[in-house]
Amino acid sequence: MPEQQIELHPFQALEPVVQNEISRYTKRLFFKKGETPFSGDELLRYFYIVLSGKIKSYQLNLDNGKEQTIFVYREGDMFDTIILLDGQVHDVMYEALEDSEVMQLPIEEVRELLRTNEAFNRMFFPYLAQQMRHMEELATDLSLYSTSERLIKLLLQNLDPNNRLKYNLIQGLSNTEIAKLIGTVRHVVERHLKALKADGSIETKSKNVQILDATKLLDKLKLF
Amino acid sequence: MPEQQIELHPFQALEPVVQNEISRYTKRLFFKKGETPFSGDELLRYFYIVLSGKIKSYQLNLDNGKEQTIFVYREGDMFDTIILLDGQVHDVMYEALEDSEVMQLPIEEVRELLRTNEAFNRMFFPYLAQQMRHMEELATDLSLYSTSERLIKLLLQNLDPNNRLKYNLIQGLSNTEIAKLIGTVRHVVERHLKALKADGSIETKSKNVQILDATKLLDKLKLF
DNA sequence: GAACGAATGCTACCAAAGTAGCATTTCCTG
DNA sequence: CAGGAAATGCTACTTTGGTAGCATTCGTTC
Repeated sequence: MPEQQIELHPFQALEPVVQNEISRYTKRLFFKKGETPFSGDELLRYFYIVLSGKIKSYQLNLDNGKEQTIFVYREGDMFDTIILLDGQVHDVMYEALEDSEVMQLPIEEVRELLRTNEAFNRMFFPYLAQQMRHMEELATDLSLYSTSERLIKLLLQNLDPNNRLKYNLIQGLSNTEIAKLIGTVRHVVERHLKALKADGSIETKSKNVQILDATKLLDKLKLF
Repeated sequence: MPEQQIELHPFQALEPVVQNEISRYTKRLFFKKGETPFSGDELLRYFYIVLSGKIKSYQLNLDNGKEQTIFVYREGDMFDTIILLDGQVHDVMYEALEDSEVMQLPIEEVRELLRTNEAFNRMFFPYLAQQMRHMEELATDLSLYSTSERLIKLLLQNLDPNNRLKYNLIQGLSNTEIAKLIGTVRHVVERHLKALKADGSIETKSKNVQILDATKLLDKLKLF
C-alpha cells in the first residue's frame, strides 16, 4: 500500500536534505518534562523537528483554567507548520510532556526548502495533510461523540500501529493529560475508566492503561 | 498591515495563473441549494474553487444523526485541500447551503502548480494556514467554551469584516445550520437566542439575526 | 526507608445541554 | 392567493458532564 511511504516518519525523508543544505544553522535543544519552551517570537524565527520525547501544543481557557491539547509531537513531528506557511503569530502554548530532544532550524531556510526543494515537498505535503486530518478529527469528535466514546476511541487508537499520531500515545500520560487530549477533565476520565475496569475491558496501573478486551470496547462504540 | 495580502480572496491571485496554464480543462459547475455534489471519487480527481454561493463540508454521526459543519466555502475558497496534499480519501460530506457556482480543475494540474508555480504557492500556503487556523479554532472552541459562548462568538465574528471566513456567514442560515456550525442542536441555539433577545442584545427576523448591542455581547464573553 | 508531591479514587451536588413532541409562523411555489 | 413545506417557538424531561473537596496510594528522591 502506498501509505507506507507516508507512515514512516517524515524526518527520515527530510534528513538527507537537511544534512546537505541547512545543517550549518541547526541546533539540538533539550527540554525537561514540564518545561514550556518557545517564548516570544522564537516560533516565528525557528522551525522545530522532534527527535525524541513528547511535546504538546495546547490552548487555554483563561476563565476556568481548562486546557485542550491540540497536538502531541513525537519523533519525526514538526512544528509550527502554520507559522511556516503564513508567518503570522500563532496563539497556542507548548509544553514538554517528557524529556525531549528537538532540532531547531531557521524558519526562513525551511521556507526556502518549501519553495525550491521537491524532495522536501514530497515529504512535507502529506505530513501537512496528516496534521489537518488530525485537527479535523479532533473537532468532529468533540462535537459528535460523547466523552466516553472519545475515551474508548483513544484507547483503541492507542493499540493501532498504523495510526502514527496516536499509537502508544497515552503510555506514561496521567489521567489529567488524557482528559486534556479528549476535551474533558480528569474526574470524568476516571469515572469512565472505572466503569471500563468494572466490566473487565481494561485494567490500569499507574500511568498505564492496559486493554484486556478490545472487542468489548469496539462494541461500546457501535461505529466503524 | 501585511495581512491585507492574505485577506483578499485567494482566487484573485490564482486567476491569472489559471487563465494561462490550465483553463483548457476547467469547467464551471452550478449546484442548487440542498444538493450534495461530489459523489464517489470526484474529489480525488478534481479540485474546486468557489465562485459564488455557500458550500459546506461536514461530518455526520450515524448513531444519532447529529452533524458538525467543518467549513463553509464561499467566493474564493478552495477544496479539497487535504486531498490535494496527500491524495487519500477524505471522509467528509459536502452540501450546497445556497445556489452556488464553482470552478472545477483537474487535481493533478493543481498539484503541478503546487510543485512548480511560485505565484500559486505564495497564494496557496497562507490560504492553507487559514484553513488550519480555522479548524484549530473550531476544535478548541468546542472544548473550551460553552455553547452560549460559542454562539455569541459566532455572532460577533459575523460582524467583523477582517474575518474573511466568518464575516456575514450566518446571513440566510437557519437556526439548524447555525447549530451545526457551533456543534450543538437547533433547540439549544434557540434557547440562547431567546435569552439574548430578552435582554435586548439582538433581534431576529427569519434567517437573519440582527445585533443591537455588540458591547453587551462582548461583556458576556469576558474574553479578549 | 522516610517524606514529599503527584496521581488516583471516591462521594455528593449542580448546571448545561441534549431529547421529545407539538403548536405556530413564515415563506416559497404553484 | 392557497397550500404545503420549512423554520421557529415552546414546555417538560433526562442525562451527561463539570465542580468541589477530601482520602488514599504511588513513586521518586533524599
